[in-house]
Amino acid sequence: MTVKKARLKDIAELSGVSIGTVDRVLHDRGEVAEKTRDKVLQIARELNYTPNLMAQVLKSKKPYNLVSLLPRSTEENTFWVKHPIGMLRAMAELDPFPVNLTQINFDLLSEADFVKETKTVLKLQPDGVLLAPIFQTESIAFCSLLRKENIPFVFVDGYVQDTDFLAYIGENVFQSGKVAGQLTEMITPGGKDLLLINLARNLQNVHHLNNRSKGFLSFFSNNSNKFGEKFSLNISNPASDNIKRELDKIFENHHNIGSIFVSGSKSYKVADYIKAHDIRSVNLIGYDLLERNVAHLKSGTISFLIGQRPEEQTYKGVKKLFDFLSSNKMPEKMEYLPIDVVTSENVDFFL
Amino acid sequence: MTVKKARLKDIAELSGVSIGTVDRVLHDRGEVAEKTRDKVLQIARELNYTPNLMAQVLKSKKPYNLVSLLPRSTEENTFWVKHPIGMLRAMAELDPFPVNLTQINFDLLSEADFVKETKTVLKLQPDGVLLAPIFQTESIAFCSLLRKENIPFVFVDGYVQDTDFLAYIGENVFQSGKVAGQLTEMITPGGKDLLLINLARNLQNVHHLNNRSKGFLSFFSNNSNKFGEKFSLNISNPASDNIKRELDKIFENHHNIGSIFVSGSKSYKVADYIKAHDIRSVNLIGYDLLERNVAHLKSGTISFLIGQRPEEQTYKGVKKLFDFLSSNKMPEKMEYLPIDVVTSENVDFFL
DNA sequence: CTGAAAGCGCTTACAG
DNA sequence: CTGAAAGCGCTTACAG
Repeated sequence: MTVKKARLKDIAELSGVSIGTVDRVLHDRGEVAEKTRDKVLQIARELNYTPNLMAQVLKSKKPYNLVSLLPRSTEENTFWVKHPIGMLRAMAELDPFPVNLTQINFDLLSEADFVKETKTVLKLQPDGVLLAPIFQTESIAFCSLLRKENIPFVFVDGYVQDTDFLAYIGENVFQSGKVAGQLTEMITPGGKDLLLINLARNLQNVHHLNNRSKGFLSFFSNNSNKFGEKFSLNISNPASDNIKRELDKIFENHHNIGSIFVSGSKSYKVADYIKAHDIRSVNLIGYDLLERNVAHLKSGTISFLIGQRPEEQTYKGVKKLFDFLSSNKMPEKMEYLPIDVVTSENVDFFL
Repeated sequence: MTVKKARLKDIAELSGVSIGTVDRVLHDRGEVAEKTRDKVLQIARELNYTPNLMAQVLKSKKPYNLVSLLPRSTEENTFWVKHPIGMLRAMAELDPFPVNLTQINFDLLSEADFVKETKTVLKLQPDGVLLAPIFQTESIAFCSLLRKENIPFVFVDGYVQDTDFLAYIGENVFQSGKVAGQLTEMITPGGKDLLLINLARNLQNVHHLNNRSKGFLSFFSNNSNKFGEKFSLNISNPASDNIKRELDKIFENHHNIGSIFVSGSKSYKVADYIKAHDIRSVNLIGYDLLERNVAHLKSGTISFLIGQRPEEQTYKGVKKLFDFLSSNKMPEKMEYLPIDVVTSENVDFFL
């Protein structure tokens, strides 16, 4: 038994007023006698009234203008290629609705460019913003401007505390590191050494990677007896020859390494080295389904990649902004996406 | 620079006819002079006309009636609890559109009940059907009736070949078994034995489980030298005391088992045994995030669970049916969902 | 073969 | 403080 959806007209008839008045009550546009107001509200509630979105949208001409501010994908860093795809998918689903999306990109390696592009965003007078707060200080400044303009914003990839963001969609970074730790533990023979590599040119990212590393190490705090040495290596210059130099040093001094964990998305660079030197006894665990990582995963040089669903982050980000704008309901603030464990056998379903 | 969306009115003006005529052309409702027709079509193409979904939906009163036919979730088999949730999520998203969903359930262990409920479904005169074709023969019969009535249908959980289904959303069963094989290989010390358990009361399911088992074993066809014996055990009576009897026999005769793979969703039953007998040296790999499986995963008795996203299967199924009905565009026929690798550390994000 | 008009449910500007 | 009317873009039944 289905109850037919109530319309303004139904409420109007039962309250003995016109639909114009009903609408004024429901939208708090004032100018209504208190007594009328109460009656209308009561009947609306009784009929379980919700507006017909179709009619509402058809009527309203003004579209929502969304703007995204994300790093540009480059040859050097292809991690960001997936993000636009998720946004386009969301926009395709929202096609019947009046929404626009303008994509603004910035140089992942330049704070100045980020700041410049935040100004571009503000000039567009957006109704909602989706951003990756790569640069902490600059992001805080930008977010306080957004707040002042009363523009809701959603974080992906990472979040900055104390910025009044509408929502964050992405990885639980610490826990993700812990998953990496667990996988490492599972596939590393006892007694072997573990090597943790932080590989990032951009110091701003270190905060992020640090948390992953902490999560990784935290996994071993209980059963630390199973392994030999656990040591870390920070490489700030990701040029291949530099990596070779650093790893040469490591392998000269350590002959018992069982597994290497690379905390960022550039594990393929370590894999290149491992493969070139035909080091077969070492397991490699890394992050993100970049083409070059996947190639190493398939060839067996990398054992596990952990995925953080970049496409889904932006897809959900756009949807949340739209839902908030059109319904005014607060979404769940922290939406941690599943931490995907990817091997050569299931990787194809994630691409 | 955005081009404004063309309306019937625009086409009408440019063609020098009324919007009624334009509509007749666009909907092939005949009764239009060929010359008029051509002109209208050409201009519609030039303007890149697509109808305004909002207005279309607002106008049309007739809703789509979808019907789902899935097994009832029982205490004995809680796998099916997630499926309704996915459908409700899809319906919530489709709320602004005129769609209804009627959920019909059948007894997973009874062909007769399935047949009975297929009749219920047909009586509802659905515009689209979502079903889990658990019973092969009966499903084929039902599908040919649907086809005769020209009712599109979507499979989840499994599919039956040669039935003209609109789409299948679910696992690639063979490949999923292969993933299980790979994980097993990764965490099992060399030289150890592998035990494969098929645990299913319902013989109809064996086809499904057989494919997983084949996939599992196929993974070892190349590097079969790493392990000792590989042997299988089929248990058709899943009562705990029977499982105990069967496993007692196994463990009496085999003292070198490194890992056990359970091909169905009842790995918790094997885990109960392992835990009760405090067998610490054995890794357990199983399927599906049932509460009781997850408990064993968290306590460490189960190493990996493989997830097949039951909720997403039905979510996407409902969406595909609606999209097909409202746009008439054929969806991708085989949609294999990612094969999730789940451990105690990432399981919470999947629940 | 074609056009004019009503109406889906809502919002808004206007009249009183 | 309230009502009547126009209009968003489309579809449909009717008149000619």
